[in-house]
Amino acid sequence: MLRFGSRTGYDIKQKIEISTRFFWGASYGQIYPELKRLERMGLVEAEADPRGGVKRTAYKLTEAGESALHEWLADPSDLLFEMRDEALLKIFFGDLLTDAELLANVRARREWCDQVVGLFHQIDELPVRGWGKRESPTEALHYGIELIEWMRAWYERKERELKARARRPHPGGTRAPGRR
Amino acid sequence: MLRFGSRTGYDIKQKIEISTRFFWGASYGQIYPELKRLERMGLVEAEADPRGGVKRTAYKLTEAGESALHEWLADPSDLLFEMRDEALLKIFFGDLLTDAELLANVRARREWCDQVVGLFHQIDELPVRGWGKRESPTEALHYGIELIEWMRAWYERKERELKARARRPHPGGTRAPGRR
DNA sequence: TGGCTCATGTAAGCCGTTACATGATTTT
DNA sequence: AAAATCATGTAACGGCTTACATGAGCCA
Repeated sequence: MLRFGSRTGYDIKQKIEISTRFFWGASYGQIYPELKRLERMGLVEAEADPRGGVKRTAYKLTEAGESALHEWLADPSDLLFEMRDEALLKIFFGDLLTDAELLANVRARREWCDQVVGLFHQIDELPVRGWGKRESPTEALHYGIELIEWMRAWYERKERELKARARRPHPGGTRAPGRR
Repeated sequence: MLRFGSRTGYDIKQKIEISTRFFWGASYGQIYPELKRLERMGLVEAEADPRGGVKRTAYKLTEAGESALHEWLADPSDLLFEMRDEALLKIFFGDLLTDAELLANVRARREWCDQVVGLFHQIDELPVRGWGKRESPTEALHYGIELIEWMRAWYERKERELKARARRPHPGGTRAPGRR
């Protein structure tokens, strides 16, 4: 983020919130200590940059920081991928629910998708996002939009199936609540 | 997992590995202490169930455990969704890479998708997965297959774009490594 | 006999969040 | 005058992984 024009810890956080947050988040409790750690490692330089009476610290990458960043970026091995999806987990155990209960979960996730897609489109239309002419952040954003739209479609189809089943119920279609 | 027929901590772990692992994993270091905690809370019952000379503990849900499970499953509020995707993160910062470096990341993720889809299909074809006639685990699996196939298609398209750009390079298409 | 699977567990540590604390500057 | 934003930081805690330790039973 420093390389993309951020200067302070606060600034980094704001940028994350409108960009990588969806697939790589960070909190102040992580950012500020990490900046100090990077400084100790000689990868960033801190400069006092008071704003009026408020002390403020502006950071920038050192030569060593640039190299370390590039080395990491250019390494295609062991690209971490992690996911925790509670809606999917509840679908996995869906046989223990009635159709109505399952539908509530499916609908909730579909509505969440609507909100997220809306948010992403808003971000996409922000006149200035702070990366200048760079293309790659926009591509990542579009990946996000398309992914959530895919998810939304999946959940919407599921919603329709469950509603259809509710209108013409069949044996075993609705189960008793979680008792054996 | 206990409700779906698992009995021991070990068994739970095996089931997770062929099912929820992709969107909700767990390690032994989490499972065994958690089983003890649930026992203290009265949500599961432990029974000594030695296998030959090996001591083994079989667990099952109590009435209170059944209720707690159902209560959690039927609650559609605050469905957690989290993701960490390092490939996407590197694409986000892709403007700092040459096309060749970026391509290596894209290809690596696409190949990872191939492997995961392959694994999921193998799981899908396992004669017995241990849930009897339950439908919901299979649906979650198919969600996973379709999601990864979507991802794969996205990365493949990106791969083709980068290769095409390499064959007829244009100004600005390839940048110098991470120096300002 | 050796290797794999079944089986249980703990300790150390990492990564990260939440909540709290503080206060100036800018906007309404 | 109040509210929002800019700005920095810490402490406590939660959740989870990795590595380690142990050992019996089963199969080739």
